[in-house]
Amino acid sequence: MSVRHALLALLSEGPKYGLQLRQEFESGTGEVWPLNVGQVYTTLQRLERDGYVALDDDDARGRQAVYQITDSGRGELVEWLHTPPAIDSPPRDELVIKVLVALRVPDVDVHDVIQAHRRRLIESMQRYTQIKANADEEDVELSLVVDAQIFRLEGVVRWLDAADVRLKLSQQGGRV
Amino acid sequence: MSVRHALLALLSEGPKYGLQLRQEFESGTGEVWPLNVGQVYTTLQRLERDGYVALDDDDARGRQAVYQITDSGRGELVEWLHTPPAIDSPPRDELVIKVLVALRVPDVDVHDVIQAHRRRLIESMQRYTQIKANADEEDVELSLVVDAQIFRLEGVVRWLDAADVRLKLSQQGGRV
DNA sequence: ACAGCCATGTAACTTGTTACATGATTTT
DNA sequence: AAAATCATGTAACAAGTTACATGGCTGT
Repeated sequence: MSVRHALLALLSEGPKYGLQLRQEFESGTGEVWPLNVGQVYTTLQRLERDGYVALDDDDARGRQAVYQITDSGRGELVEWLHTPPAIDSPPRDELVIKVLVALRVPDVDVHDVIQAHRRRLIESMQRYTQIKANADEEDVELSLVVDAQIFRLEGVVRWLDAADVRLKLSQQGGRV
Repeated sequence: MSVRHALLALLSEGPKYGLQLRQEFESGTGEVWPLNVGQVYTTLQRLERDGYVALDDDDARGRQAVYQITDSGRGELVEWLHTPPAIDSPPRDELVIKVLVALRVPDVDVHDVIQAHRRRLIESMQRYTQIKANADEEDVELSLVVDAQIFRLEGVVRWLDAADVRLKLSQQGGRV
């Protein structure tokens, strides 16, 4: 539901066409969240199907298919902005499931799995720190996106460490 | 890709049938990540299509359709366990996109959006803390899952706070 | 003329998701 | 016999994703 609404938001600024939407979406976030052009067009079709955008023949120039947001689309956008992302049933976290699975599969050492992932996470954090260092400081969007990744990964690392400790304790203490 | 592999992992312990898989998946994680039964069956079909599991007629009793993991499935499972979750292109974070969108949409106050989401996040964290308090301390799976949520939400709150500060600064400083 | 980019579009696929249908067994 | 539960399954959809096809325009 993110790409849909992001495109909707861009269209709320005025009529735009496909490649332009892709370019504007990626400006700022492109290094972190690239967007396949094809997806812009499929998403636009679906937004049109749902009545949130419409083709704008007046502003069309040449081969550009220009879309504009509808009133319904504006309503949807505002509602989405104020709706908190799925609190009730959070998305299943793949890494968490991996650790739980590793706990159950006998051939696998949970500690190894945790440490392997931890190393990857640290590397990943360093890469984002690099991106931040190389970036224009006034590019607010990019720094927000990069910060989000860093904070997120930090949380994951903390969880991994806590999980590792807890699992060591329960392995020692559980069998005594 | 999480449900698929979780079911595969459960089947790696021995032949099992649909409802049993659902029940075992939800034991521990059920309060946080409920799993619709229907999804178990669709996922099993897809796993069978891909050759990772097969119907086990020997162990079938009555109406139970018992599945067993194949060698190919075991291979897939081990590989998945050691593959770090998508480092190169992290999933688009809906909340981050919301804040970026709020920045661009003129009618909306970013600060309001941020604070509204912050409040929800804090509530959500308290709910998880409650679940943890009420839970059996020895239920390792549940406490891991709940901890993961808490650490994750903590990271999000920290990011929101950092974003709020940065946006205030750039609003003040940017126009001077 | 040809290479390369701009621009749109589509077909095919993935996982996740749920509402619903169906029938067997057990309980009351 | 009716109600509840166990158990399987299916149809239909969403969003995301990508590889590929097509054609127009531009510069050499």
